[in-house]
Amino acid sequence: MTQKKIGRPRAFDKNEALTAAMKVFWIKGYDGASMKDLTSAMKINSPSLYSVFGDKHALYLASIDNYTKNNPASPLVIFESEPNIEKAIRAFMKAALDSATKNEFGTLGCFLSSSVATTAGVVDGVQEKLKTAILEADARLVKRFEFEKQNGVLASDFPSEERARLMFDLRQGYTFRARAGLKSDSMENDLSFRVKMVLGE
Amino acid sequence: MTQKKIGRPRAFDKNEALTAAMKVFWIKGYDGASMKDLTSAMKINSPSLYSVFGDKHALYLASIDNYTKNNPASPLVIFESEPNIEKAIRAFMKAALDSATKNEFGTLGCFLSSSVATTAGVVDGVQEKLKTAILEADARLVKRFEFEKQNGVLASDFPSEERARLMFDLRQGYTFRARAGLKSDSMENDLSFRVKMVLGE
DNA sequence: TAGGTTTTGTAACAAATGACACAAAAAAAG
DNA sequence: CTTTTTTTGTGTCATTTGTTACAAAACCTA
Repeated sequence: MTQKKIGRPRAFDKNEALTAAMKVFWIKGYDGASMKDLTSAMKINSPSLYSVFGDKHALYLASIDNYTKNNPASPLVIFESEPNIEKAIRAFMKAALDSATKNEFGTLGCFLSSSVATTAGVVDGVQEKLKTAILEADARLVKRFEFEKQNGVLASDFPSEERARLMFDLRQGYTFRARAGLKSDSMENDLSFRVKMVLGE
Repeated sequence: MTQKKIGRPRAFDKNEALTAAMKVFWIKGYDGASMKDLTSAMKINSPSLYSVFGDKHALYLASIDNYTKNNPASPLVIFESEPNIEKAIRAFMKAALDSATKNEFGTLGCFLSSSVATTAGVVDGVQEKLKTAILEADARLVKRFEFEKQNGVLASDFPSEERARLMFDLRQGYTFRARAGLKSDSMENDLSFRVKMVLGE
């Protein structure tokens, strides 16, 4: 499948470099991330960056796509992989909280809402990507709720869309608090009653 | 009270200039806002900016303070000025939504969570200001809830702190959606059931 | 009026920015 | 081997960045 290409082989992994770039953007923001920051984190020189990703702007958009599409540890994926709906909701919130407060490399909060959001009205293409990311998250939550309604787990009058947006929006609160460096104690404490809230109990 | 000072009088209003600077930071972010952006929006030259505000960094911190302390249209102030608790909660959410989606100058979302948050781990002093802003918002919401409990309007077992954080966090959802340029229709629709949710009904 | 004080606008500064030209290097193909 | 193709690293480019000297201007005091 991976056909051998002629010419000098690339000395770095494209996905690794892209993830490294995303972390820099996450921590410093688009304008705060200099080319030197990016190339040193990606462990490549700028000509390699330009030949593979285009320019700084294209690299930024690719980082956003990489975050939304290729993240197996995203709260959304965890939510979808847990069969029990109540546990799934809690797992979503817990994953959102954990990933926001992890701070292994300075990546506090959420890449999209804590960093990319700033550039929404300024950097070309960002606002559209944010829109679709949010609406797709809403849709995937709704889809699961509708599934549970069909199976009789949730009541037939369960307001899927309102509750999906609720879940998503609650995550933004966690994200902002984490970015501000607040301890996760109170957020951890709120988990249980928020899960019940989403379920309408 | 306003004593006449010797020397050439200042040709601009400090607060107006500060508000203009804040809008630039709000729209473009700290690193995205150049000195040229700032001085042209503030309608002053850079030497005036430096003599009055210090430097770009100090101006940024002053902008944050100005936003948190001198904003009579903030959802928090509106919440506190409405006597009826249910109307107050709704007014808070409505004000948060309106201010986030107004977009008169490109100032979508909320200055703190849509713009300042990006710089939390990078620009000195920002994270501390965010922490205190969040905790103070929580505290002011809690204070009101406790007041209503003493008056018998809210039940004595009303969980003020959880609901305060809930209100605040719901706002972050609105903020993020608005920054992404989403229409306010669905958010407007969610208002009513979210108010009931905060009240525990 | 003359002296003192503060602000203003012009201009300039060094440093950092994003981007790229170019030749050497490393592989496959003939 | 030679040729062809692609990537790598060094070095450099024109702009833009944040910041500041400096002298003229505008006010108060005496």
